[in-house]
Amino acid sequence: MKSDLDLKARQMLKSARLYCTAGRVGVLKALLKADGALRQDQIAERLGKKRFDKVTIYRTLDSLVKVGLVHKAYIEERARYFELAHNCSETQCHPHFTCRNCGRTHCLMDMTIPGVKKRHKGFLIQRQQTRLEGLCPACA
Amino acid sequence: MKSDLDLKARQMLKSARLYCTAGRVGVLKALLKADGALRQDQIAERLGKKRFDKVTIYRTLDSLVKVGLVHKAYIEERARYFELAHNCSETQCHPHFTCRNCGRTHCLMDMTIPGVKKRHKGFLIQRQQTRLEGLCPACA
DNA sequence: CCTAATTTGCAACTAAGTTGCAAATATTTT
DNA sequence: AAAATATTTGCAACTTAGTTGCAAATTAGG
Repeated sequence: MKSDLDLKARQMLKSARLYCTAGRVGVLKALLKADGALRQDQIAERLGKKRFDKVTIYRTLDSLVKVGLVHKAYIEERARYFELAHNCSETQCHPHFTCRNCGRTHCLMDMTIPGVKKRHKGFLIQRQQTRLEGLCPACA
Repeated sequence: MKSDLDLKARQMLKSARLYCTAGRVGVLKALLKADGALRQDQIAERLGKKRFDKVTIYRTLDSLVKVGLVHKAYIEERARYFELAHNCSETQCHPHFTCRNCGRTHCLMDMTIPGVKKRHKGFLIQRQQTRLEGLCPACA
């Protein structure tokens, strides 16, 4: 049962020159299916019957981040969130929005953020991430 | 020995209607003196001889955040950083910059970030924070 | 299918932060 | 200024998230 998704994940790994293992394919598929950022435990949960150790999942995420397939999401919570690096340009990721009322966080994939200047007093700025706060549609 | 700083801290607490205790004054003074964001352990260290339990420091920071005197800094590290809410407008905090080479994080107090629009598909946006990545003056 | 390189799982560990509760300290009332 | 009330503090124990070292298992390449 090699789905489209499965093939896609394998291809992504291959072109990143990463060993193509069950764990990595699974993690990548989970992120491809998700419509937002996920924590390690959420990924583990979605892997369901094929259980992987949390260490494996963390290390897999590290590799995926290292080759740029995945990003750490910029969310101020205790645990780390990871998401696919799609909808992200070289210089900017999509913003995350956290509701002040219900506390839920959403990815605003289609919102464009004005880019900052590339230099500031000797700092060379290569990438920016934005976090937003306010009221979500349900709470506004 | 009530310094200027001491008085200032006490005044801030009073106007926020917080009990004015040695711990709170100390934490606030540490943040007033610091030129950037600090972690709990860094604050504890700066309190020196007047030792306070870490629980107290965490709880103090919570109260200060709750009344808006202090903000959590948006830094992607394991520990949380806190900083005074000055140089921050109602809608925006100063950005934090992390160097890809040396890993150090700096507060860019004087950099202005273009503000985003106030509404997006039902989301009411009240506040934004920006994280920057690139090379710092020392590493560029 | 053999070999070398890489990844995995396990168990034990660390770091950061939290909880409940009695004692201590601040503020308000009298 | 003392008593009454409200809030904060310290302690010990605990939780949660993530990390390390290492032997066994898996993958990729000839």
